[in-house]
Amino acid sequence: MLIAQEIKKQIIEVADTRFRRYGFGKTTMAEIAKDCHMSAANLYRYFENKEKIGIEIALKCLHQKEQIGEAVLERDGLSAGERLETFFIDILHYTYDICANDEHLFELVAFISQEHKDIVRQHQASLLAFIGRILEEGIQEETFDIQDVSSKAETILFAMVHFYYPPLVMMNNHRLDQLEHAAKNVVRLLIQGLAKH
Amino acid sequence: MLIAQEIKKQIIEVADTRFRRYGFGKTTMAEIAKDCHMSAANLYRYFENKEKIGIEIALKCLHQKEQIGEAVLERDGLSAGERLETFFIDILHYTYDICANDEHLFELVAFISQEHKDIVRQHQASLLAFIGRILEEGIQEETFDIQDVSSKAETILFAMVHFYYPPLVMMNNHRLDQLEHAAKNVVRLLIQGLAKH
DNA sequence: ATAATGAATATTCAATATAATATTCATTAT
DNA sequence: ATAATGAATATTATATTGAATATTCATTAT
Repeated sequence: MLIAQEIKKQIIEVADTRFRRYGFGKTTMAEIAKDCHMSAANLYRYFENKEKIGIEIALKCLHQKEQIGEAVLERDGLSAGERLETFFIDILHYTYDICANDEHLFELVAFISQEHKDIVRQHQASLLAFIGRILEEGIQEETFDIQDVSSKAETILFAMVHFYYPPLVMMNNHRLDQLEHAAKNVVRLLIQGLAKH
Repeated sequence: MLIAQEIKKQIIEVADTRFRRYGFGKTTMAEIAKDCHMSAANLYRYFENKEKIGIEIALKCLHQKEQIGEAVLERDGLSAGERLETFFIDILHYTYDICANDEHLFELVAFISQEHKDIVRQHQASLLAFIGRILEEGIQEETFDIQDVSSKAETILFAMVHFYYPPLVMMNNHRLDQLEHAAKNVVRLLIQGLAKH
């Protein structure tokens, strides 16, 4: 039935709004149900439990982050180096905004990430794939000198963790402009290291 | 009086042993006092409170880590690149060992780091200074091409955070050999980026 | 059969009481 | 004066309970 999918979507929508405003813990199933004009018991026909709703929302958030990255891949007129830099800067901005403005959402994603490592791995795999594609582009352009693309992508992700991993982005309450400056320095040094001479 | 310094040292020694075995929270001032053959009240003649004892131990630990780094600076027969790599590998090993074997000590240092950002800043400043010296060496050797040494040192520290910052070292229970491999890849890419062509 | 519910039960949370421990202080010993 | 203590007090952790909430289930409606 497609209608069931619609209802699931509505539940997520409603829960998302409440989670962001009041947090996961302070939102009750009864409240979500009321917003959907149904009983709390009926929610369980659509989600196994409250945490599963939280997971969906965290996934939605990570997916959005991936779309930010993906958008950079489709932008025209960038060299591979510029694309890599833009990729991380855009992701940094998105991550920072979420963490700074949606404290509750940040906590939810942090919690889910903690409990469900597979979700994090999946997300990282997406980012790795994007970086891989940018590196391939650099090889095509003959600006990058790379033997093993996926190994190099992994290396770059390790080096940039400070700028996409939420707890680190928020650590030491750096300002966004400071982080952006640091991120540019790191990514440019990496690009320099990738460059063909 | 020098004897007072001796007693302070003994208190730290005794507390260190208990903190490592039972943790900071589960160790009482009375126990520390008993190990020192004195009353709990008397401890306060040497330390303002329990947390100050914890700080001393955390500092000792960070200082030891700095000495690991410093030792690399004095080693003979290394190029600047090799020295930078060795520096981070040695620090990774030390960090990993502490975190993997001394769970309680790890928690103590993490807690103190959380509460006393100045201590972390101080520690990072030490690491930065070491990296700076290695970079200078590379400039002398004419293998590194660097304009602003302290800026580049900072950039390198950002990129290597995964391999010296305890919570990240321990994250995703990577094995030491995996971390070492990743650390080498990152540091070598950075060195490539610093290289003169 | 599918969707939904109210009531029953299980689990988690928050407030409180209680006990353990950190810290202070007045006093004693060196 | 300095070092140390035991007893008093303040603070923090632990256990206990009652209330709130998540989850299940038997029943009803479509």
